[in-house]
Amino acid sequence: MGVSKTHIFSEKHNQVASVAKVLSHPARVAILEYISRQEGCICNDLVDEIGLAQATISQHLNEIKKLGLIKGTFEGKNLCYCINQGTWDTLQNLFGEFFQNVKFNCC
Amino acid sequence: MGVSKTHIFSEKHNQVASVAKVLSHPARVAILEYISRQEGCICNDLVDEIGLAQATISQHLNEIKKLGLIKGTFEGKNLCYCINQGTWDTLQNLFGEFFQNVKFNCC
DNA sequence: TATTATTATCGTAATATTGCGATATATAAT
DNA sequence: ATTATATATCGCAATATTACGATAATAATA
Repeated sequence: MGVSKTHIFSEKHNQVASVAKVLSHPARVAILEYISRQEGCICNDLVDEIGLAQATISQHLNEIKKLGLIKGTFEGKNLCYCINQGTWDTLQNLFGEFFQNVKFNCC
Repeated sequence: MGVSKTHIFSEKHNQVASVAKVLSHPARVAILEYISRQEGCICNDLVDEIGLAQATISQHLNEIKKLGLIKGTFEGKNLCYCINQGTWDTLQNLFGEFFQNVKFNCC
């Protein structure tokens, strides 16, 4: 066993879970915040800033990228990662909705 | 290897990650939504509604409970799980802040 | 083209999560 | 007290995640 049964859940629930999964590691939260604080950002900065190996940072970046929360563009020699505002807004809404829709009608 | 290095991250980043972790499985998202939709709620309903084994639902409930997002009170024979509004509001703010604070000053 | 610096991928070890059957515990009703 | 029902815990197997060193790929520059 041990296989997540994603197929038995609704699209919406899986979506919320996917976003949450990306945010469920402090390194990725820290990376997103750091990128958003900078004018431009290269991966090597992150290695220094976060304190994990370069390979590990790259893996985390990849998971964030798969969700579409960041995009990389080359600026001269360096790859510049930036927040993807469109996706960010969408996912912010998705979460906002989820939190908002809960009712407290019990106990 | 394989040990998450939570100690190298800030309190805030670890907090956001912990909340996200609980929401990172569709079953838990579905459970929270279902509980919030009901007047009162017993675990057996969840087993039918979600479609996972009773033991598995119980485990998921426990993880949500550890975060303080739900609380259980007995109503006669049944244990009634409800959203813990205080914690819910706090965590909603934590997330709202995180999403809000990101700036798009690049690319 | 060769060199250097940056980023991605591969392989692997350690640990964590998911899921379930079996079983224990708890509460209500008989 | 016994029984029935609801929920929690235990133990295990399958899978996923995390981390890192080594190495490959990419791009600017000499």
